[in-house]
Amino acid sequence: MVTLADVARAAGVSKATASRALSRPDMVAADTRERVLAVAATMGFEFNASARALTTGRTGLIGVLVPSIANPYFAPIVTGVQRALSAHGENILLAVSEGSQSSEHELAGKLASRVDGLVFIAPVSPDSAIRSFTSKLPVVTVDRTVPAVPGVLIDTPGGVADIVTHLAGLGHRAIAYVGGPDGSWMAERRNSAVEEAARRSGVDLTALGPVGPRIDAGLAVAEHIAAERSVTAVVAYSSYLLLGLHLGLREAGVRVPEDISLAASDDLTAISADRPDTTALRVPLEEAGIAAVRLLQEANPPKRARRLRIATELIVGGSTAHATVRASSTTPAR
Amino acid sequence: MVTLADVARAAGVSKATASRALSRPDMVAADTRERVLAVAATMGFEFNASARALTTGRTGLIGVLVPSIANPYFAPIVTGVQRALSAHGENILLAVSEGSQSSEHELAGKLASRVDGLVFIAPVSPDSAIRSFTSKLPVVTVDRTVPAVPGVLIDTPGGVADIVTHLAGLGHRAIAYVGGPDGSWMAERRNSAVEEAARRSGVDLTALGPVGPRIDAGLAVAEHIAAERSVTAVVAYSSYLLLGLHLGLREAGVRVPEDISLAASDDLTAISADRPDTTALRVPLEEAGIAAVRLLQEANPPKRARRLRIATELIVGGSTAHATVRASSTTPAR
DNA sequence: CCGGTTGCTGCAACCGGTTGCAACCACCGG
DNA sequence: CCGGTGGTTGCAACCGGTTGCAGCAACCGG
Repeated sequence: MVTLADVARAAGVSKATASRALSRPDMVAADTRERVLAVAATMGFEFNASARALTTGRTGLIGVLVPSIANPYFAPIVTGVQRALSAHGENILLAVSEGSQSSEHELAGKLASRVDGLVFIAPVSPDSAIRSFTSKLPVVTVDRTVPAVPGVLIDTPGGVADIVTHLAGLGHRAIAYVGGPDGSWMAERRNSAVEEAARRSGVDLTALGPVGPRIDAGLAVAEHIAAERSVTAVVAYSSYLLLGLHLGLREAGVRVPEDISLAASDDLTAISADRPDTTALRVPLEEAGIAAVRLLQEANPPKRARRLRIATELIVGGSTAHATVRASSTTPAR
Repeated sequence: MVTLADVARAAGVSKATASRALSRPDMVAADTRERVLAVAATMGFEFNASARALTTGRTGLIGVLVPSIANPYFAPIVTGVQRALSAHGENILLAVSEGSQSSEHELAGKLASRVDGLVFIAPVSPDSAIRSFTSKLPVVTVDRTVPAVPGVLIDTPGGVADIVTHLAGLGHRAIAYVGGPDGSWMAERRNSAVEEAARRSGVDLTALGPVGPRIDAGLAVAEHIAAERSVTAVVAYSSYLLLGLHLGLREAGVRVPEDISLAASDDLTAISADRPDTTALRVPLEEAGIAAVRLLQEANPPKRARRLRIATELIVGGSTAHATVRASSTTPAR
């Protein structure tokens, strides 16, 4: 392992000059700089990150705390963070909480001592726990608001309200919302947004679930919906759920969109599907990750906590159509 | 920020003793140790990771290099790595290469200087590039074999061969394999495994694709297959693809499994689906991640490169059945 | 010709831990 | 009573960089 001292010696300068030639090029004479750089290159010198971090106090690492990484909603956010960071030569220190409050707090504590900033994605910890880190280092939340902490909000509540409004506009008067299980902050916001929008549009809302974000859950719920003859439109809170509903309704002989309109309050491209031609949201998850990094940088030095709202966009596809009286139950296709 | 020196002073011992009390408890008298620990706890002392790394040379970080994290195949592997590491109090330094050779190499280089080990997941770099890191630190590959480098192999080639054999056993004589696009090491192995198994079982193989792991790709291919009357079974290389095929065949009025048997050479639980009741593989991705960590630890100090083979398991579901002559084309359901 | 800038470089301290070595103190057996 | 032994502790060097400050030479205007 070649150190700065080695380079300095080989270049005939002091450690200090070598350091400056590499880190503060403008503080050193041009010819000296050239010489040091050349020597460093031929010797294959690389900075020792630990040593550097020790003196500067900056590690070049950002901690990312996420409930799960095998989740088509969170993964793109992390990707966005990574992309924004790599532009600055920084890296992600990843921790997965598995949705547990205690491990979230514990992991955050461990990370806090070795990173320059912390990104909490959809944290489940109480406000106080999250705020407790802000005195140690810059913190930003994603998909959650904590007083006095900067945060990125992905406006899925607004998006799901758009969907309800869209369906109401197509004449649907009884729609079902299949909601998610997580007692998370964001899930609650979405639920109330749906209720609010339904009330405002004067449509009848049947809340189903909660169920997991699983295809099989969709299959199960589909049977239920097929039997519930008054409902003419269904909104699923997640992509996988939607796929299950899609398959399940089809198996039950219910046609989409002729008999029932189907929409997802989620981004289908996250599950690699541009064209099951379904009405859904465009949710710029990667941009949310990028925005989180931007807020983090702004928060250093600390200033007033900023909020960034990421808007979703309603993509109307062929799975929603004008409401009709549902045809009498056909024979299941299978 | 409270340092070791602070603790030592408050406890009335030297830095050395304080250090030992915390890191090498057996080297210090019981009562001294108690005192130091108590003081450290009340003062809220935490080790400075950088300082520690500087002297010990170990950072407690493992670099994980992955083509993409928003991918139901890779994500669980990373989760496995994380789980195995957290048992040892280590963390993941994550880097996403986006499948590019150059950025893979570059990222690996950056990571190499700050981690204790490197996990290459499905690397696309040439053997030599990967091996070049082994002199600097322990390296392990997943889903790829590089001479003299320890690796974890997930035996999806064996699994897809099992599927072909299974179909042959059901009397299928003409099956289609819809293969993936990536010119990756593992994709090639799978392709040849399919061909080999088909030849051995004496079935006629139609290779379709390559297509992306996307639902819409499945929809497109489904039309093609619906028209190809001789084929009685289809194997999809990825879960999303399978879902697309499933939806697409159904839309084309082809019944599964009465008209066509359908199977995935992938793990459907990775996409949150236990029960589209489809014949597929159980692929223990998380275990692969855990195994990677084990190999990494074994590789320190360096010894003979070990290989771990992770077996897949064929899960026969209701989507495959005995081959029949396909019914004449029914009217598409939609 | 002189004092004052300006620009570049080196000395040495410092970041916060770890660890080899020596000092010290019982306490032991001879 | 003495040298030896084992268990504890402290001193100080060290890991590999960064940086405040001082030294030094060249160059400036007066």
